[in-house]
Amino acid sequence: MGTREQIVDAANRLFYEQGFEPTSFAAIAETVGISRGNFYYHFKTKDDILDAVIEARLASTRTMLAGWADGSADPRDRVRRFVEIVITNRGDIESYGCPVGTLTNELAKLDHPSRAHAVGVFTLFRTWLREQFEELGFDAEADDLAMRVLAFSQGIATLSNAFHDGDFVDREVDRVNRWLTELLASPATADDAS
Amino acid sequence: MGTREQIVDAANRLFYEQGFEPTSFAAIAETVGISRGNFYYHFKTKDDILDAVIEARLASTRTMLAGWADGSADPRDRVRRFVEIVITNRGDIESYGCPVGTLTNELAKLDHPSRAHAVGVFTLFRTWLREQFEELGFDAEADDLAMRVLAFSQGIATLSNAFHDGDFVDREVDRVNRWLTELLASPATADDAS
DNA sequence: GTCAGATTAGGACGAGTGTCCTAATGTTTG
DNA sequence: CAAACATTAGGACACTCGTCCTAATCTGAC
Repeated sequence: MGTREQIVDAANRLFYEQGFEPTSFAAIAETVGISRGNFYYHFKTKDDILDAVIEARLASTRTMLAGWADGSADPRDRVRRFVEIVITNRGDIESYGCPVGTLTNELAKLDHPSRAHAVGVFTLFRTWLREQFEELGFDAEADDLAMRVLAFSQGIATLSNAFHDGDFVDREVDRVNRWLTELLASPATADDAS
Repeated sequence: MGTREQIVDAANRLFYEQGFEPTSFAAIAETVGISRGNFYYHFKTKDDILDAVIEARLASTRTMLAGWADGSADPRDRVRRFVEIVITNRGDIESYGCPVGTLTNELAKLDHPSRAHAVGVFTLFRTWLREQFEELGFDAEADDLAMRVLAFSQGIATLSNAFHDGDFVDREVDRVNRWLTELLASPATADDAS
């Protein structure tokens, strides 16, 4: 693995665990095992590496979503797969929250020009979820449903991070899976209060 | 208003808008209009002022919740009142997210000793919501319902901050209000997938 | 082997950080 | 008025930050 790739990987992890602002060049360089001078050869500014990290996240998200699409023919299973991220990544989320939501919010507070870039990861999930609901027969409501699923996972992630309650995550995921089942059993109630 | 109180107020706002770590002593002092030396007279360390800010948030939250309890005899209206925070504070949430969730997560990433202290604000809301549901006749499920309402508002806040979509907030609040209505019409389905 | 280009190491730079000290000013009490 | 205390201002301190420069080393083409 090339040096540049190692830097992006380390920064990706550190930005997630510590946040963008508190993570220093020195910390990244130390993680990779290179000097700060070498660092500068690959990235001129801290914002450059942030953009590279976001780009890497966009790419890996696209790959993951495409993999889910290939892995299951049933859009409902695909949506479940997304919902269960909060279980798969339970430990990290309890410790650091959702990587997408927390980075987006940090950049918003910093009034950082790359905020919109980071929101792109959210948009990737949103669009992918919308497509699943469209395949399930929803039309105008598909985007609403996608946003609802997104909001659900963000709420779970935030509270899981705050209270460190793993049972809560399990319960809520079960609940959403049941909601999905009911939703697909009676599409007419897609806009109900559930 | 005393200097100390002004400092806490300014720090409270800046911690919300910029985050705890990126907010410097100098920025707070400048906002209040005092020297950094004077600052040190009131607070020895940055962590001291963080604790003071958290304490102020706990106090104002308690006051707000007590006011809601006095302002409405119907627990259902009280819960609605909570849910509609995301509308009342729409502008701030779009710009900076939820003050409780974002601070808690930042402190988690910083591995900061005051993280648990900050979670106390969440606990205040959680307990208060649980009490409302208990008054509404729920027993074992009351805490689950409280967490569900909390998770809802956190999900909305995060996506509102990411996408800057005010209509989405309105839609979701309406949806939760309808869910509340249905929930109270048929308490037996409190644990359904809604 | 030589030389050009890619890559790395190490340190310098000014700016900003939290922290701390000291002197000056205000304010209250006797 | 005078003395004791509370409050403020301003700057010094050591440190870290992102940035940048230069010299050394590695790598591959001829």
